[in-house]
Order: sequence, then C-alpha cells, then structure tokens
Amino acid sequence: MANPEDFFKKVIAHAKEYGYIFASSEIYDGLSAVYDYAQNGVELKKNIREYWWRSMVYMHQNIVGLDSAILMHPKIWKASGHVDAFNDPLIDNKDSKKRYRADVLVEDYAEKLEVKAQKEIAKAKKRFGEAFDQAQFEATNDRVLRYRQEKQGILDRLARSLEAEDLADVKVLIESLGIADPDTGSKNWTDVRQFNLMFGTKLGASAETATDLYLRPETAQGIFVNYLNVQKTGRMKIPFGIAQTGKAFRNEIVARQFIFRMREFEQMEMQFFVRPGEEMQWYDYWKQTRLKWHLSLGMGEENYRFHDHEKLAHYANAASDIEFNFPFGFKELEGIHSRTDFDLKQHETFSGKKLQFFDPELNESYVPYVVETSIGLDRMFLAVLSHSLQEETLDDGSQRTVLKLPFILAPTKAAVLPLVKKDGLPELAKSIIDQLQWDFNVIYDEKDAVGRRYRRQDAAGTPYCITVDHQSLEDQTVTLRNRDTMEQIRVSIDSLALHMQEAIAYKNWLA
RNA sequence: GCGAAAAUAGCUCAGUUGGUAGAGCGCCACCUUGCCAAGGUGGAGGUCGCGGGUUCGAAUCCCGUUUUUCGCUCCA
Repeated sequence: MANPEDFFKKVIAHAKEYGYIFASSEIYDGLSAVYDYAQNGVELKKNIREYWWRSMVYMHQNIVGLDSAILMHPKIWKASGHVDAFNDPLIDNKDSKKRYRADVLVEDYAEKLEVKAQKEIAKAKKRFGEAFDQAQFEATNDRVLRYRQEKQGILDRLARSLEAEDLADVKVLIESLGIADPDTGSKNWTDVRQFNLMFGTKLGASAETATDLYLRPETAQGIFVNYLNVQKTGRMKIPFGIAQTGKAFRNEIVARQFIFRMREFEQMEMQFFVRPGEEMQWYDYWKQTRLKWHLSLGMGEENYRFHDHEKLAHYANAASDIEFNFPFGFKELEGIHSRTDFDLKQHETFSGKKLQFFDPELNESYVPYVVETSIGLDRMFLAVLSHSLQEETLDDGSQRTVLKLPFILAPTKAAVLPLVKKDGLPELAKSIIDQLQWDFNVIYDEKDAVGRRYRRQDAAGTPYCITVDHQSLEDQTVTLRNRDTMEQIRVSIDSLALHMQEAIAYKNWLA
C-alpha cells in the first residue's frame, strides 16, 4: 500500500469509518490529542486488555491484580521524582524556531568549559611525558582552575535559579554567557517557560480549602504504595508481581501520531518484586516472556525488536523497550525496566513507613528490587489495528480491504447472514444469534447482496460469516466462512459454537 | 508552543472572474436479484470549521480563532 504516510492516513480513516476511534468532542471541533473508542474500538481494546490480564494474572500463580485510584496523595509524586522530572524549563529560539531545554543549554555550555580544561591537561601530559603529575597539575594550573571555577559557578547559579523557580534569571544567564542555538548560532531567545507535564486538579469543593492534586502520570506508583498491603493480605512470597491496567495522564508538549501519543492514555503495568541481586535474571526473564506474548498474536517476528537503553532514568539500572514496526517506523510499544529499590526506598523516606519484606528463607528483611513491564494499551491497539489493515488483490484481480485482526481480539466474532431476507431464512438466522450471543459477540445483517455483506465484515475485522440458505431449512446446516482464507465449510448449526470456540480459545493462543 | 499547509454531506471531492451549493460512494425505505462489494425507484442529510470585516451580495477576498496534517522542540 503506497507509502507509509498515506498508509497511516488510511488506518486513521478506516478507524473512524468502521467505528473504532473517533476524535474526542468532535462536534465542538475536537480536543487536541484526545480520542474516544467507538463501538468496535471499545471491544478491541477490552479484548487486548483481557489478553494481557489473563497472561499476567491467570497464568502466573504469583501475580495478582490491583485497581488503584487515579487520584493519589500529592507526596507520592514528590517521592517518585515526577514533580521534579516532569517540570522542564524550555526556551525557544525565535530565528530557528527550535525549542530547547534551558537547563540543558546551560549544562552543555558548562560542559564545554570542562572539555577545555581537559584539553589543557592533555597538552601538558604530552609536554611532560612520564614525569607528569596530573593531580598536581589540576590543582595548580591557572587555566584549568579558571575553567573549572567558571563551570562550577554557572552550575551553582543554574541550580539556585531552578530551585527558586526564577526562570527570568535562567534567561539572563543564557544571555550573559552568550549561548547560541547549537544549530544556527542565533542568540535571539524567547523567555524561559516552565512546562508541567502532570495534569493538576483540586480535591475539595470549595476553592479556599482545596488541595492540589495530580492526575497520575503512571499507574506504577499505585502499585508501589500498595505493595505491602497486597503482600500481607495475599500472603505473597517474593518473587511476586502486581498487575494493573488503568488510565494515566500527561500534558505532552506535542501529542501526535493519532493514538500513539495521547494526553489521556491507558497503561498495562506489572511490577515484579524480587530479591536484591536477582533483578537481572528476572529482567531477562520478563524481556523474553513479554516478547513471547507479543509473538503469540502472530503479527510477525520481524515487526518486533528490543531497544536497550544506553541512558538510564534516575530509577533504573537496566531498561529495554520492545519496539513495534508502526506505519511511521519502529517505535516503543512496551518498556521493561529494572527499577531497583528506588521507588520503595523513596516512599519509605517520604512516608516514614517501613516497606520491607521479611524473607523467611534468608531469615532477613529487605526492600525488594522491582522489575517492571509497562505497555501502552492504546499503542498496542494501534499496533494491532495498523498491522491488521490490509489491501488484498484476489485471484480474479479484484481488490478487497480486510482487517485481519487476530481472531481472539476481534470485536465481533461472527456475522449471521440470511442468504435472502425471505422464505424464513431471517428467522432461522435470528435463532442462531439467540443461541450464540451467550458466548460470543455476534451480529445480524440482511441488507444487500451476501457478497457485499462478506466484504463489509472483512473490512470491519469479523473473523466469521455464518450464512443461512435454503438448505439450512432442510438439514439444519449453514456455511461458515473464514475471513482470511475466504473459504467456506458447511457445518451443523449445533456445532457452530464448538468451531468458533476452538478458534478463539486462550489456550490455543497464549500457550 | 513555533513554522508551513489544509478545513464544503457520514466518506472522497467539485464549485469557473464574489451572485445565498453539487457529484460519486455510503445511509434509510420499497422493488428486484441471490455465495464474494458497487441493479431500479424514492428519501434523509450541508447556515461551506467558528467569529468578525469588506461588499448590494462571501464557500470564494481580508483579519482573527479552533482543529487536523507535516517539520522542529519534548516524550520517567
């Protein structure tokens, strides 16, 4: 299908046309980077969530679920580092129209001074050869001392300004140092502005007494602050995990690429608590286990890859992404992080409560290490949807648009179609609906020629079409058509549920 | 948030130098056909993204604004 950009547009158009995703608040011109899941979208999303939940919670005896609140005590975000880390001072260059983090610009400048100092040291080393005493040189050389002093002065002032939230002074600092746009050399800067990436809200109805709260920017913290409750009431022994799905919110500066990056999104996270020192083997275990889960959906091994992080976040000692081949290239779909004991330790400090686990085998208490798997449900949705949308050329040269969703994830499992809408065929078709709808999401359609109805279901992603014809009235058999092969088999009405069950059994997919 | 482009029916689009909107598909009803989309007849649906301005008159010209797309910046 043409080029990736056009294809991505097709995915978006298809998502709307077939009732998967609508822009939020559309009749009011929409709300930037917020989307609603439509009648089919909500089913697909629910099925993906269920597929994840079963693999995590039901298939692991030592993993249990949790549904913590979106609103949490504001101190949690202090402890987690989000209040600091999600506050970036940004500055724009008016000429190049590029945006930078103001603190990074200053830090880069300071780093250049260090580079100069290092050059002096290297020069001296060359000059003096074997006899060179580096420590002594660094302590006495005027130039080195001056560079280092200046560097420290700049960093101290930056730290003071940021601490005091004096953004004007950060700009003064940038101007007085003559820092230029690294790309263009322009020094024409805007003011420094603060961007808070967390959504704020208020607890309490009256404005005076209200407390400032945040909508959670990740679900993980709800697990950390509950871990000991779960461990005790569930009699969990390390290693064990807690899984949770739920909404999280971030004020992304630029939200783009359809549902890939939204301001309100849903995460599926599992925090696995392990003995300190054993985190790397569990990290490897979860990397492999999670990749296996993805591959079980049959969307092609070549469309996944690991991306190991070089630069680690403040809380992690190892981190890797599972990237998926989206229409706009390989992008992060899931993250597997070894979070150490950072979060729990932080919560011990901020709450003043002990968050230790007593390990009876070792006969000692410790704060567990945590290995996290965190996947964006909306991203997974986009991965499934974009991979499934295919344009086929049939043997007779005609075209067909088919949404080849994994059967187990498809919103509607079957459409029941009377060949004609007379002679009692609709009545029989409806009685089949009555029978199947206890176990499957099925729909009825009698409009238009049957071939047309097949194509309509193909485009909507329905795996099966069940057609009732005149023979059905005589021998209680119908045809069962497979979306992907377009092949039909004649089966008895009684055996329909069995055929379908076989095709969407978790055992046959997850195992 | 900055820059560029776009916005007309559910979708894809047309609309000539300004003279108060059309097509195809889709949708609904009826008729006809009946196993791989696009038969017939009839019908519903648009104050041309929104708000101002110019004009006797604006979908069309001007300004602002919102949203979308692309590029930049950001993305534990």
